[in-house]
Amino acid sequence: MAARGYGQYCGLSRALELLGERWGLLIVRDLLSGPHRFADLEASLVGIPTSVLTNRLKELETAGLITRVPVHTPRRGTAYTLTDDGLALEPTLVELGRWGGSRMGGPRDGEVVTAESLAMALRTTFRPDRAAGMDRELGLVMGDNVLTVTIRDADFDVTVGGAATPASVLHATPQIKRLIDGNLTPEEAVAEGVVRVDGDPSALDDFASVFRLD
Amino acid sequence: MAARGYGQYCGLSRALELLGERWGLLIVRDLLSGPHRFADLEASLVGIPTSVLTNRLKELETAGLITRVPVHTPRRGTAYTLTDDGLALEPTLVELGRWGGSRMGGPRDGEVVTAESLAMALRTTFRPDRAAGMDRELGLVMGDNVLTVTIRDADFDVTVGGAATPASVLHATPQIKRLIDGNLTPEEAVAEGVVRVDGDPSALDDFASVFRLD
DNA sequence: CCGGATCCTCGGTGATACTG
DNA sequence: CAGTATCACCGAGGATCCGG
Repeated sequence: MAARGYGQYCGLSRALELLGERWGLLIVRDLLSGPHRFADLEASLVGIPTSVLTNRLKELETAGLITRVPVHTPRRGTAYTLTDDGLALEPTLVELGRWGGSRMGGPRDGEVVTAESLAMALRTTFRPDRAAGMDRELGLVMGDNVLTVTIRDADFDVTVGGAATPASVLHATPQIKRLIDGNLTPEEAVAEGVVRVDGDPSALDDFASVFRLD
Repeated sequence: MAARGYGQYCGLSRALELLGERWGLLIVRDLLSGPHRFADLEASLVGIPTSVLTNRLKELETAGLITRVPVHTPRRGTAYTLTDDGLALEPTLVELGRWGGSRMGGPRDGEVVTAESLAMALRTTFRPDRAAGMDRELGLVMGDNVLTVTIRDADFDVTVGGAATPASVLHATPQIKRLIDGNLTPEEAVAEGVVRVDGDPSALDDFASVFRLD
């Protein structure tokens, strides 16, 4: 059950033994946006075999990174959530995601965007300095994915699923990466159909200012 | 040859596709201390099959993270070194190593310490603020591993192999982690035989001050 | 239907031997 | 020294089945 080790007394080796196996870090990424059920993870991690998901969850639980918690809505069952140790991985994942994102071109054939990967993209590109003094809630819709983004004074939060209905909603395509990369102005993004704004148009300007790859 | 993908348009997924396979990140870690030959890596990554090392090196080269460079000393041949893209992974590796190191107890049975893992431990625990204004070169010896550590005004550098012979040399055991963790004072470390100082005794105090897990 | 368990195939890894 | 070749084995991928 335990992952094969590297035989080295080294923090990096130990970390990789715990979560270096396939799908491991993506499970942690998904759980960064709150508790998920088995079925949620299966749907979000497109193509993961259920046996692998079962094994990873067990390993991560044994390693003390996640715990099982009972949930009641919309239906009673169990969910998985990060412990403090697991949550402590967020800065590392954000760093790694930023590294990959900055070297990533357009979507490859057949690649999908999940709500969790979108949330991750926001975390990797958030600019606290530009969000100073800002107070805004906006929705972000891409395909079936609905996120609620709350920006409040140099800090921000993403929740998956559109329970709340913000005053302004951005409908976007994956091409929005060009906006975040700085290769497209908000006006151009709207003109090219990359983004459509429902509500206050200044929401897009704020978004483009706060989420920017450097 | 190319690693299997995750099918997600996400920076983290892309990063894991490039270096999420077994041994990949440890190869990058080793190259953080400068160019390495095939035989160097084989010796440092204890237990890696040569076929796997060959494949990883090819993949990393294809991904643009490493390049082959000719070397002439001590013998002519080829070595592998990080490109700028590969070097850009250093902060991420340091973060991940710190996460693992802070949750790592004592050495497990059969675990070894390599010069590269030791250098990594120093990178993950270096405290720039405490090194402000400091100017010191010291040797660090653990078993067969010899490092030269240069601390200079809030910055530091590690080189593997003891070409230079610093005025002060620390001979340590893996138990030195207790000193770095703050669970041992320099005096106790010497008393318990965890560290022996050759040369200026204040070198150990500076070391303990500058390399400290928080 | 949710949350897995079981079975089978296939490709990557581990280990060793061998070669330019 | 720097890999290549070979092979056993285990874990991932994929589908199906099962208990609550």
